[in-house]
Amino acid sequence: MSVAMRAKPRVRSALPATKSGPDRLSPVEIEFVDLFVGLARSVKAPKSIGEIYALLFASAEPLTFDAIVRKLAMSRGSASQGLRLLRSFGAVKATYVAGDRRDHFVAETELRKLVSGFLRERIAPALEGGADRLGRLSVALNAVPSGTRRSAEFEFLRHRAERLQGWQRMARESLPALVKMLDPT
Amino acid sequence: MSVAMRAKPRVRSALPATKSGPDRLSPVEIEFVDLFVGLARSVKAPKSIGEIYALLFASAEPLTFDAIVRKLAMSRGSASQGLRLLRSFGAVKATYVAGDRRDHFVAETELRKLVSGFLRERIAPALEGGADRLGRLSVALNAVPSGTRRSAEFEFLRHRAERLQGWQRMARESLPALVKMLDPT
DNA sequence: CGAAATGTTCAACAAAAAATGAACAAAGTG
DNA sequence: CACTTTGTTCATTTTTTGTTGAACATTTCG
Repeated sequence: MSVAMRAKPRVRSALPATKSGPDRLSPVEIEFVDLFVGLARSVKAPKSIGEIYALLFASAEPLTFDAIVRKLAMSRGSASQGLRLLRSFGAVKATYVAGDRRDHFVAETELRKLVSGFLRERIAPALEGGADRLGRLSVALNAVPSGTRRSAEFEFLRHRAERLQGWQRMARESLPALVKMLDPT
Repeated sequence: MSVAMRAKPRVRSALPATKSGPDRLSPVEIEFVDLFVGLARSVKAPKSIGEIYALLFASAEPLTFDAIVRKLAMSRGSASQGLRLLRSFGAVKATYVAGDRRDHFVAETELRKLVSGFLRERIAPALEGGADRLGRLSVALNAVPSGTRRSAEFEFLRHRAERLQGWQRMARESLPALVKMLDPT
């Protein structure tokens, strides 16, 4: 409520937005950013995503959109898109702060949630797409002229298609198991 | 040995290299390629990798470098680099074929091996790099002026750094477990 | 309502990644 | 050896992806 109380001041635009922390990253923050940018790279995600997440990860209080843009010296566009992606993964949540209209962002730090978001948004769709394509593959296989049906070649291809189905089954079974394994022990 | 026998023919360069299969992909092969290219995309790997692997996956016999280049209508450069990457992952092996000097490539189709190759080549290095950065993070944290050491902010950051170490431990433990889970049941 | 604050979208630009192909090495072959 | 086959390297081009910033909503406030 103290926040609600000081929400009135009409001076903010002139300067005090800058009040909630220096524009410059501290040495420790720099290390966090460096670490997460590397991590982002390794997953082939845009660097900006790593920067934003790192900043939030290293911040005790929720940060506003503007604070992120300023501290990371990043364009509004990137910040907006980056935050959207992070939210879609469940890696960042928007929190409500009384008396402040602006969004305030916080990092989700539970590994299990992060991984499960990643699986849900990136891997699951790929598996689904894979299922579709496997379907089409079957169709193509059945379209093979029936004269050729008994050839070794045909048998081989059928075999390989089955192997793919095995892969899919494995993925559908073991990925959720992996997530469970990550439970806060 | 039949291969060794017909290895002599001196006509090959003029045309018959094309002899070992049509340059055009069959409808079924096209489906395989389509499927694996999609898969490659989902892992953010170059499309050429998906094409090559698909072709080998769908081929009963080992294929030569040249056959790959021709059937996929791909540059030699791409094929060379793609094959190198695939081999580094253990996704493709070179087999010896008697009487033929050329390399012959085969796809590894055991999911467990593919995943473990992926972890070894892509994830493990990232984890190592992460460990390094975590080290530097600790250093930066210890470099904080001792006056500030007792602040809530400092405690928070220390906490977050520990959280990261927890992530690492989790990764080191559960990824190998995942691979085991993929064992040919 | 009009002005200010807060975000989002999207066309244009920049940077990064992948594909190409010609030059180069290596290893047979006659 | 000279010559061919086989494959790799790498500078260049092409394609893809990410970033920027200005225009455009939307909401709040006086």
